[in-house]
Amino acid sequence: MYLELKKRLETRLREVLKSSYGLELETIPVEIPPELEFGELATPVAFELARTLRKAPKVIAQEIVAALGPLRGFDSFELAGAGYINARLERVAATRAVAQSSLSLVAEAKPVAPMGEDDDPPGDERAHALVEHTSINPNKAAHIGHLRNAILGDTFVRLLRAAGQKVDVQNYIDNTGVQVADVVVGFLHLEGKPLAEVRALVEERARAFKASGKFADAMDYYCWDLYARTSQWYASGTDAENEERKKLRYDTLHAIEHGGNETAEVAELISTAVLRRHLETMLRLGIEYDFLPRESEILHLRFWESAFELLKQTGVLYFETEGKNKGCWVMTRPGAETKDGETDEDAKVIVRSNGTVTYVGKDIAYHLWKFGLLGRDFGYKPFFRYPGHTCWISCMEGEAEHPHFGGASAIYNVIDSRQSDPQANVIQALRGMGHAAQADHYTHFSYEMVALTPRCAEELGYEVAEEDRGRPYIEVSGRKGFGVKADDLIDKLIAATLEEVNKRQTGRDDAERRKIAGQIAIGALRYFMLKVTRNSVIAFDFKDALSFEGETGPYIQYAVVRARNIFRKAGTTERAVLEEFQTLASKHGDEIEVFLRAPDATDIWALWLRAGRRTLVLEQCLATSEPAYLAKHAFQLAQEFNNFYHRHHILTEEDAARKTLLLATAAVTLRELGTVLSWLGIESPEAM
RNA sequence: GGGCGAGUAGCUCAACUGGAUAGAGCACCGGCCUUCUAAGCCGGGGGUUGUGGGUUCGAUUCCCGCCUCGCCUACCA
Repeated sequence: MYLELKKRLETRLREVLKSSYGLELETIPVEIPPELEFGELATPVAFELARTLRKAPKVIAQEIVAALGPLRGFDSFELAGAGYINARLERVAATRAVAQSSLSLVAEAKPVAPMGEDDDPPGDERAHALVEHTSINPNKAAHIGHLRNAILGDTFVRLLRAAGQKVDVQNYIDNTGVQVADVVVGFLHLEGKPLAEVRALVEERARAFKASGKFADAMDYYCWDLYARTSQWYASGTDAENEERKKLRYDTLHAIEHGGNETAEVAELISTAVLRRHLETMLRLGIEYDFLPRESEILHLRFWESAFELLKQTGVLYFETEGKNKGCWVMTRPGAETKDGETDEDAKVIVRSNGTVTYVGKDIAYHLWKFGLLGRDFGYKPFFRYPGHTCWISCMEGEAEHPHFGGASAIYNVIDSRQSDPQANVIQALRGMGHAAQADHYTHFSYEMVALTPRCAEELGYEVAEEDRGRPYIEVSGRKGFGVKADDLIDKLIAATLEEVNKRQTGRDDAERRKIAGQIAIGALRYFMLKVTRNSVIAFDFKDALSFEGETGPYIQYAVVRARNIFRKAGTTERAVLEEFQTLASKHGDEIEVFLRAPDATDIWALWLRAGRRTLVLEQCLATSEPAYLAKHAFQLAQEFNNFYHRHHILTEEDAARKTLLLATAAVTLRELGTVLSWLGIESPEAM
């Protein structure tokens, strides 16, 4: 509702400025005033024009108000303050629009249409977006930092799909990196396990985990500890020993990269087992993927070779003959000033003097593939089965029949802010190669890390250095085994919510209670990660994460449950109520208008207005790649509903028309909240 | 040294990208369960938006200087 009216007012203002002053502004500022007494929409445009028109803002505003004329959906316009133009809406028309919009929502949040089944209608011309998130090194259990990444990414995917976009979800797997190598070193050299024993261990761990259901028994937890041990081992010997261990580390890495040997097979076994665990962990949060491109295929299918040719042809890469980078193929960094004849010492090395390619180089190749500009493709095979669809993984020679990935028109890389430099390099390369459109649609969806408060670190039994004790947060480190594992946190949340549910839902059986507790726990976790804007560091603390009061997921879920209870007790449905309301509003609009304008009904009017903001907020989230706005919106809607709930007792309302209005208010709230929560990946429990 | 981000209530964060009286939650104090679930509601205290200037009708937001903090900045991957 709000989005349409805002656009309509913008259009009209544009017309007025054109005809009255012959002016065309790039953007017309239209905003929602801070107080309802200022109306429902407002523009400070007169202030902006004061200088060019050499008139007082008040005079301009007055002229614009006079020129606006009647506008559908609007009741009146008025001059306010020093030159604001405030717009007041036709209230019945607005509520009818909101009710209609809510009616068109499916009662139960529909499952988000998955990609990857290749069931898209032919000739689907929608924007094709590719979101990459999670991308955990497959050498250890996922931790809270990875949760933030996956939750942000998954939520953004839901928002894009809600806006009608076609989206592929990718989870990039660096299965040949130094982190995997470290665990391989741990198995082969610290534990002295050859390939066969590692294979046996992987199978045994899978069995043990399946039997006990305890994550501590699973392979990723085992690797977590081994990774930390190995990292420590590299630095714990004599200088000569450490030198040797470092060599072992890189020899192992190179063997894995090369492939076709036992070391590489160990890496494959471990990384695949850990990856499977990551997918299971993320599925607990309702997070699914369509495709898992792996580093090993990017290497062996020689993506780089094609990219190298293209980079040389376009002159993005040049061969350095002087200075410290002599003998390397390098690229000018974004924003760097290059002077003719001078050696750019600050250039980014893409190909080393020994001929090997750096990480950024491989990343450029991969991103050319993402946009369909590389001229090579992966092999594909099914890897993981979700209830609704299949997740595919890259391989050398895959199935003949497979969905098509890559070739996107817009990409979003959910990667923490520390990687902004390499990301900028890739964008720079694309631009330099002449792919300006692609560079413009390349979004580094960056976010800050999740750290631990010093208190939390101590709770977990880690030693906190004196210098760290005064800091607001301490960075987690997989290398040190320092952090909160994702499954542990989820378990802890479920235990806490289950305790509450057991106290409250005495009439329900165990399975029902567990289901509800799980939904609340996940709601709490996802909201916890989403309520903060992307570029603020989350200082993690169990006290905050396990809080279910105030601005939390459960608070919002509770409002939904309360609203739903009203309909259950009343023996009706939102649909029936909303349809009844539409009929009433069309026949007795005047009566409703009187209700809505009553001084004691401002909270009701405000609630309808809030409910009508869904598409506006969605657009804002997409424009800024910031899901936090929607989280905030959900909370505010829930808050206003709780307020309304306490002020108006619906079921005992005696005036029939007024009761319909109150019920309809609850109905739109329920539908809007349910929908917005589903976009945030948060379920609405049956009871709480 | 250079680049990016941050500094707002005791704590954790917002502020519709330059708008009207800077808002929430937590914590604290005081009220509200015989009415649709108290994971809730109402009320209260709490602010020189790090700092000094500038731009203008108007600055938490933009520009410059300074002070703190974090992260990037290797021919490692």
